[in-house]
Amino acid sequence: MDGMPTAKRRPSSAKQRYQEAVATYVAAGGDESVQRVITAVNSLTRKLDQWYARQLVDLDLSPGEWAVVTELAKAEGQPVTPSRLADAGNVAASSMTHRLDKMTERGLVRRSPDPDNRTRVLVELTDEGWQLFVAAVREANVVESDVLAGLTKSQRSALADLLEVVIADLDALDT
Amino acid sequence: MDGMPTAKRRPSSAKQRYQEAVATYVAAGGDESVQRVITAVNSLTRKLDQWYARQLVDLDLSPGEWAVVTELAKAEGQPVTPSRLADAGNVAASSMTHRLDKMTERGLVRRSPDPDNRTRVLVELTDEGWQLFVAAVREANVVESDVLAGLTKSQRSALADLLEVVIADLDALDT
DNA sequence: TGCTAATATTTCGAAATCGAAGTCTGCCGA
DNA sequence: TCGGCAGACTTCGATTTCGAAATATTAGCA
Repeated sequence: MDGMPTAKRRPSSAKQRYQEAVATYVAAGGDESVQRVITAVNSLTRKLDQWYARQLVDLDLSPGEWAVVTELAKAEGQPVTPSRLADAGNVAASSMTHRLDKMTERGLVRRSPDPDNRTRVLVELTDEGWQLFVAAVREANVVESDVLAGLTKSQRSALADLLEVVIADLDALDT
Repeated sequence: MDGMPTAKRRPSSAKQRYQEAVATYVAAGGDESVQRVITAVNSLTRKLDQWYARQLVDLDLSPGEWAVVTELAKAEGQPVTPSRLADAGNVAASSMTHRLDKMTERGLVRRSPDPDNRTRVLVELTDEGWQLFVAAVREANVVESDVLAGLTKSQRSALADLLEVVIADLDALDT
């Protein structure tokens, strides 16, 4: 370092910021092979979230509302309970009540009592909700493709394979 | 499919839910090699966020406050402006003002006017803030190591390498 | 059956967040 | 130098979220 004053570095690029982050975590006691992966995943997610947010304003949807739509879409038409939606969206049950109120008003989802269990409520996507989902996925896919443009097909495949190994272990850790 | 009624599947495992999610996005018009990666990253992040939230309650810290602490830690003692913190945390500048008020009260950060530019404010971590950061990283690293336990050292390295390629391209897409 | 504990949702008040002004300072061209 | 414009932060009112309490129903058990 010599007597040189610490350079006023401009941490402009994402890659640079990422590397500094890893170095910081490692210096604080984190394991390097762990921090490289975790930090990279977090960086990527943050950027993706920014882009999703931009696209969602076009659809006049909040990220939370989008989470509800995707969860219902994944259920393939099978109705889902509010508590499951709250869980999937990492959000308090009471917040979900409010969200569903608004989304119902707007005609994106439909609430109905569960005939088999009167403590439960079933939520499902309306036709309008489905249309919105399909349109949004198509748009998002454009951005997401750009994000992965730097990888060849086989690299994407390798990346997905590795991530899938991690995901397969995820449940076991919840205890 | 045969006339068999759709099985009432219990999408219990994370891997199963992941696969259904990918299938749903592909059916809606997404590209498969893209959706495998993006969905996996999102799944992983959601789980990580859940665990972080749990650890943070022990420290009596909100996820947002933690984001401030990490950003200041990454700056290695160099003060950072509130607007940069807001940007890094994907949050409105006005929200950051409120957060910093609280964190200052609590003694985690320190605000001071920038001597070179009186429109700016400089924020830095106090000693207490640093201690909290180091302690939290050590704890988080335990969980994160568990998450990646299913990968060998070289697999982790390969995973990190691939993610770094993606990150390197991130800035170019911001236009 | 009757009683208690557990579960699912909603209601309610407090706290966090947002976006739109508002205030102050620095920058730049006339 | 002056005037206006742009940038940084804060203030303010409205919206969203949270956690705890309230309500209603089911499940388990004596």
